[in-house]
Amino acid sequence: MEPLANEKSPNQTNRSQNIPVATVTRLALYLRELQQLKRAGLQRIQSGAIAKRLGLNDSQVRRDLSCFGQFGQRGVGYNIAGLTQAIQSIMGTDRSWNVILVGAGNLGRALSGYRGFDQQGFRLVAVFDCSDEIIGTKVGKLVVKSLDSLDEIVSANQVELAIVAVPAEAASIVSQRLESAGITGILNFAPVTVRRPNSSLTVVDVDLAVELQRLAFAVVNSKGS
Amino acid sequence: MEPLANEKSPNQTNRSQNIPVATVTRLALYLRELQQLKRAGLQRIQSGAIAKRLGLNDSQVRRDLSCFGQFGQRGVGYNIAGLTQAIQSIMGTDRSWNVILVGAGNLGRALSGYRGFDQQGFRLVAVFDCSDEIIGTKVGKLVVKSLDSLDEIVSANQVELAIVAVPAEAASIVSQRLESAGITGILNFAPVTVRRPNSSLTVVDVDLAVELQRLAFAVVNSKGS
DNA sequence: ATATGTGAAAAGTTTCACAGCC
DNA sequence: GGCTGTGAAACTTTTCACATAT
Repeated sequence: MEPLANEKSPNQTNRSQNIPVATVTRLALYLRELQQLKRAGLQRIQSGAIAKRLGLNDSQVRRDLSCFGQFGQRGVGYNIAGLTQAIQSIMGTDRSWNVILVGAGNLGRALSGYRGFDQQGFRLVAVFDCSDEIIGTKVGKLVVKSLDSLDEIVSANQVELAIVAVPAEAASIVSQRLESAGITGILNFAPVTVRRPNSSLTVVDVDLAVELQRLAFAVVNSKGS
Repeated sequence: MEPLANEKSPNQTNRSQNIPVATVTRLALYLRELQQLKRAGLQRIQSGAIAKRLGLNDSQVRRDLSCFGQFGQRGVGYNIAGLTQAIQSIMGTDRSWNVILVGAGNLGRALSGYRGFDQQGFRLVAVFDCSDEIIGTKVGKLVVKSLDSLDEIVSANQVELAIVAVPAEAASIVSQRLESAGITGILNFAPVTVRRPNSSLTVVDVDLAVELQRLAFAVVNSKGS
């Protein structure tokens, strides 16, 4: 009366619900390490080894991974391929996503060519800007478009995600337009917190200057100790 | 026998010690909002207003700010100029920092031109790469140098911070060289966790693909609810 | 012997709620 | 009236420690 074959389909419990937010932020890091290990030809890995690579506690790795099922084998470790697949499925990156970029300035252009996005299944399908000098120029293989064509392109390509790399002043209007065009997630590089109360829009903010300041703080405060 | 004028120098207790890490990550955000408010011509602000702008709880803002002294005035709020100065002093950004960039590829070039760094007092003094095709080319006003001149330039300019935008494979060697050249802090954009145990090197990792994956997860998991 | 999965304890963080000051 | 600063409660996250499986 064994209920399930357990190598092939581990009991994938709790899908999505009750995963601590702190765990989610580490999931992508686990994935990155697993992909690297796979490339190196390994098949199994232990929680302690993952922890060491990421500077974490081994118990934390095990608890994180156990949130969405039992993927390890006691006495042995985790199967790299299986765990990779499982995490991708949890994170929603077991499929590809169409992404647009808004803001083809300095930073936007660099982001558009960033290989890491493509490697994780994010496909850039269009680039927008509001400056007449930039519209019509090329960014990689794409021609920069006016925001006028936003709605059309978003629905035609079923785009869900947008990367925003516009000046702080423009971020609020841009996010409003993105939302009404049907975008559901924004990766925001503009140095403002985009708040859209009572909206289903999800925003992840990345402020590069903030990160550098966090570094300065850490350096200043490690000096003494 | 009043000990101190208190508008000018509020009781700045606890400098650095026992500031929660969670608070530190928000400090730079408070600073960004305060600078924006100052530019808008405001002189005072309330915890509730800051909280609203950043999507936080007002009590959290007050507790964060109270970690390093009493800067508010009951019934009134916080003095924007004074609080800005105080946070900058805590974060170590009340002075300017010399920064170098390693990796003048796609992302590195964009980061070198990012205005936000300069605006917060981070001055890019040199750019390095290890590719012969890139060495000698210009990035903004700077000529890309070989890593051979790293030690010399770091000590000549008293550089403490480095921005690393090299491929994952190179990150470990680069950080090793940076450390031995005297760098004490690295802002790492390479998609690996750079671990240097028993070292005083401070590293802040920013993985752009990881951020996009976090967004995908958040979008997938907001759908249902 | 080795490594996972997990209750329970410890540590850290957020929020409440209100005294104290303007 | 308004708003800060902060004890105490509530909640979250991490770590310990060990039963359990190979």
